[in-house]
Amino acid sequence: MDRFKAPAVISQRKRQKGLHSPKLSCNYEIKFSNFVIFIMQRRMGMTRRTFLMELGRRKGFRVESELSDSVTHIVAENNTYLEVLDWLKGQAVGDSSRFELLDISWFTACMEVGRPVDSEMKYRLMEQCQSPPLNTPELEMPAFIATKVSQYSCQRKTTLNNYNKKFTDAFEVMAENYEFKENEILCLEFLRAASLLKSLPFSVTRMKDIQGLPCMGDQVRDIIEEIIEEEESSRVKEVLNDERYKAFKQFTSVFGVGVKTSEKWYRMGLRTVEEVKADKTLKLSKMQKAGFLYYEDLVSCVSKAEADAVSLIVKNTVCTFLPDALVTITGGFRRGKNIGHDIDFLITNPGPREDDELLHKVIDLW
DNA sequence: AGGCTTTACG
DNA sequence: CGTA
DNA sequence: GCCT
Repeated sequence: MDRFKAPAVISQRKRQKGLHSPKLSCNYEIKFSNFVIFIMQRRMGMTRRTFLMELGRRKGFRVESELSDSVTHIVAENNTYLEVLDWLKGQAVGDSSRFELLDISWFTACMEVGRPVDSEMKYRLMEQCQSPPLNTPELEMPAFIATKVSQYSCQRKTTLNNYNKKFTDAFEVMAENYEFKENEILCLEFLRAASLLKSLPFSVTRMKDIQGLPCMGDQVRDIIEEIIEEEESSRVKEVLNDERYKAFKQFTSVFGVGVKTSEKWYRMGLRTVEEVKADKTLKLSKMQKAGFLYYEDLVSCVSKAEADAVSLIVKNTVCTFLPDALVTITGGFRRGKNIGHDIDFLITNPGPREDDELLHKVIDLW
């Protein structure tokens, strides 16, 4: 029942703020005519590129949409020197050495001060700095450069498939155990390792595969090594057999029960959900009562078909209050997943009118 | 040596 | 405090 | 504990 997340009701008026389109982008005065900038779209995306080009032009820079002969400066983001060269080979340009190859940080620095900053070394894309080790020619995993993986989850792609489940399951157990112990730092550490491995487009089979990746500390590497060799980790096994972990795992699986409540129950000597249910002296919150009442429903997964069915119901319900409202599935199902543990909706109401009571009204109707 | 997300709701 |  |  609580699996329907509606992040926000956003009015169309709000959304359109800042979206006024620059129709006459060529009408800006060019102040710096000795710079002709081209922004590479690779790994940047069209929306961001369009925004940056517009920004540059507004600040008096000559920014070309095409890689013409007049271009003097090429700006790239998240591309190594070699990758840019490689990309240039595929373009219809003769001598690519005539370009200044610069990182996006140069461009943004220029935007900040409103004039070209010297193409200092720190902005220039160079062979030495970014190229992968040349002495060990890697035949496997073509086009995957570990040093380019961001340490931040939000800067990585979300892949539909997890090629490293046996590792990520292990790390999630470790993270959970630290969460139960209220050690947020180590919890975070293992969650980061799990998240990073989930983002990889291949299965890790050798220690070499994680060379150079962020978030791969000693503890994490030890566990990966053990799993590669033994198919399981002794440390993880220990946790899975730990009495406290097992009890907390059960308790927190009830909606409305977190670490604090689990701690309380554990100290009281309780160890299983059944024991909690049997104890009639316990005062349960509204949420927890619902958690027990709908336990099986809440632990089971949602299929895509169910998500679509629910979507129709939500649409119909919302439309009885706001006929013009748009209801869109977002989250995992929008990304193409076939299974999930909740269903995310984005509800937008066109026009100036907002309806912050909408969700309450929709829920009350059920 | 500091940061590790932040905010709202019930 | 728990959920999202 | 890892990253900057």
